[in-house]
Amino acid sequence: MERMERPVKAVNRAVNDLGGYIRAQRATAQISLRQLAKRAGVSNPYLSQVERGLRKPSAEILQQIANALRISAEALYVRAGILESRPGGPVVDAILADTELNDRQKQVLLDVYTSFRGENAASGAVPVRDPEPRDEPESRESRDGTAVHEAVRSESEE
Amino acid sequence: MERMERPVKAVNRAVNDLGGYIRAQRATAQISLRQLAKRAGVSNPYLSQVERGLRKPSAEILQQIANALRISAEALYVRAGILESRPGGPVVDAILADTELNDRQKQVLLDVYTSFRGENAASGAVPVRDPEPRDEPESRESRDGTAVHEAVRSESEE
DNA sequence: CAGCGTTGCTAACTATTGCAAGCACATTGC
DNA sequence: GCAATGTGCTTGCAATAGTTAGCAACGCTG
Repeated sequence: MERMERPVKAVNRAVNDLGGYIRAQRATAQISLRQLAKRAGVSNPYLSQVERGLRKPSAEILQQIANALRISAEALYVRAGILESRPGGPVVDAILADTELNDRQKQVLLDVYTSFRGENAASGAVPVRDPEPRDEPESRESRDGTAVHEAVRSESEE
Repeated sequence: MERMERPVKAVNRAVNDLGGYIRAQRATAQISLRQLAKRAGVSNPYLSQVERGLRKPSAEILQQIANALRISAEALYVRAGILESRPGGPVVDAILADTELNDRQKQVLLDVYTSFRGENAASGAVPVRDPEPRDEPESRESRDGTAVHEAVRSESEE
């Protein structure tokens, strides 16, 4: 049933592989393309095209797909090129942008954060992963986090 | 030159008024619709339609407009319904999602962050705002923050 | 085996985005 | 006054997103 795919639109086959990512998440969830399409409220042929990189879905469609897959829409946005991660990382940026903190507090938080990060790098220890509040298996979540970081680096190089 | 606008698509006239926001930002920047369109790399009739809520621009167009206005694309995404703010806030979410921190470190950071926020709330002091790295006047930035929160609530009710 | 259901995909179609050509009006300088 | 230029908008159209109808292949069951 699996057909050989021709090389179509190499751009969509780059590191930032939205379609491949959606397909992988769907496989992990062990649901068919039609089931996902139904849950997401999109047509199954269209989802097929998206997965194969033949179409570029809107943010609205990405949101629907993300919801159906129980993953963050941001993960899809980043791969679709709608969102970029920031060079300082999400935590640094969020702290700097918080209008309810003064400069001193921001600096303290950043220092603590940086020392924690340095602590982990020095020990080489794999941090204990906490279960995410979402109803997702841990394996899927950690893959998501890792993939986001990889996508960030490849985009910075562009 | 200002013509009376008919009530068009009341949905686009809601709290989440993307077009009105773009027009306001443009007015603040004191540039004409054509100048902004040129800077953004979009057609001026289309920008006109976007401002009047007649069209729903893609994320790509929003990004171009944001860049031309020297504002964050996220600000436009939120108003376009592409992004939502999170209930825990960006800092809490970023910390929880950081795969390079272990549970203990996350908890410590969250405790510090929470105590800082409580500290400010108890004293009622207006935290000293650090100048945003962007070239935006403070008045505009605070207005943006307020509007984001309002937009979130209206979307939750849907 | 035949029948049925599921699967992912093709092709034609509809809906919408975004653009080009052009309009009416306002402003500026001679 | 006039011509030149600037302004925001209208209209028609091309391109693309997204859907519908249907196909071929596969797996399961009696």
